[in-house]
Amino acid sequence: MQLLPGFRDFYPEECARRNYILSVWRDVAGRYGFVEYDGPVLESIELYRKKSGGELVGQLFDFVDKGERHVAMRPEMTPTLARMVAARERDYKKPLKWFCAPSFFRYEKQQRGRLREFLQLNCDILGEASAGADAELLALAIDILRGFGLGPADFVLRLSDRDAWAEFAKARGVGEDRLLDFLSVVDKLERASEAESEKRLSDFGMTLQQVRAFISNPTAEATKLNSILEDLKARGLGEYVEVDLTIVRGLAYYTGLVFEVFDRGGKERALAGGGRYDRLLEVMSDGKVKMPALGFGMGDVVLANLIDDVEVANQRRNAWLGANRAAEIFVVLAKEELRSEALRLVQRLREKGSRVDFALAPAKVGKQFQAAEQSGAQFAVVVGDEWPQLKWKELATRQERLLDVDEVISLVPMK
RNA sequence: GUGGCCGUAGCUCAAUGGUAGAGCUCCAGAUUGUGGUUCUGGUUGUUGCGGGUUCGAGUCCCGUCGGUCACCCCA
Repeated sequence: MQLLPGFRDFYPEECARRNYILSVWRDVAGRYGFVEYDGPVLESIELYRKKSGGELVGQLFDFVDKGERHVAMRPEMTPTLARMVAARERDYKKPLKWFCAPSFFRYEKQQRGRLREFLQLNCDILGEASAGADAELLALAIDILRGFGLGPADFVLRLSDRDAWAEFAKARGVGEDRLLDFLSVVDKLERASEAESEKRLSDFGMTLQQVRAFISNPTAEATKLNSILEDLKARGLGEYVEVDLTIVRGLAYYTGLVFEVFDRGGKERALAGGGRYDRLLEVMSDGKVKMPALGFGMGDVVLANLIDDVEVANQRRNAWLGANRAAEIFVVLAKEELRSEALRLVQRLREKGSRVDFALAPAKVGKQFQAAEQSGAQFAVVVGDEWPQLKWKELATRQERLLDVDEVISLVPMK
């Protein structure tokens, strides 16, 4: 049996690496006062149709269930979050700072940094319209990446402002209904040929030169970005951000700030992206709930690639993996007649909270030490001729000493 | 969705159209109470799958599935 395309098995080594990423995500989000939530993996396809156009529906992992409901595996969290918050926003004090880190699905051909099932951290602030919320969210994104040992030489946040573009377009006679089409031309500016961009912009009565001039000198219409930048500078995080108005992002629901995070090397796809979606809750609740909101998503696949590429990040991950090995203590049973005594010792050590492993079936002492090595244990305890004393051995230094059972028990917990 | 390249042992890869192999891993032994080295031995394959050409196909052709890269798109 083959794995379905774009899906992954997580053998223990891979699972440990995944758990490392999850633990840093949760740790840093917690430090920022974000609380974890979750929603269903499966949603009605209408949820995704409601908030954006047909393009997105083409990438959905969707099917008709046995009750003939047209459903989709969640491709992102924002619509679910908007639905949840719109339904019970009165239960929570504003602003809400929520995060989650579940699996998402999209039906696309896989390649580097893109799978059909992936983990994504989602952090959102709801009910706060001020630029302080924008800065707080960006600071969180930065500190999460710093939490992996990545620095200003490794990644950068590129900030842009859709409001600035909306004003720019409005001033040149582009109606609100055509704003998204205009933005998609801006989005493709770097990839499309000059002639092609020029032609598309002429449909909006603009020239490439006008648009480029705005991109290189956006000051007048992007004052909000400036206050966000000031906030981040005060936190000492100024070197992680730069303004780049070519970022507009594809999703229809973004309103003000939008941003993407890239590796400085330019090797990977975007590490994270997000922005403001001040009108989405209103749309989701049919006008009942009006609440400003913003958030970002950060996938595990690209992040893991970048950690692989950066030495410091690699070391930090290895340190974590080392501290989370299978066992701390390996009990070596050198004399099979003492198995009952050894089991009792194993049990006592485990009850004190230590990670303990041992050979389940009779095995040569050499084999047991080999197994001890492989388990990652720092210490071995030999139960044998010395009984009722034990041989306590530090595996790295090969130093041994004789101890009573109670002395061994008193050595744990190890940390 | 479109195109290029690639699918051989658990992994990394060999094999002019002519008997499917090596290294690593794993298991066992050397070593009946001491581990990362070393040495010896052993297990593992419908060569992704299905057709075709040929006396003969891992090798050539077609299809298909999967991987990978680029484009497309991006939550």
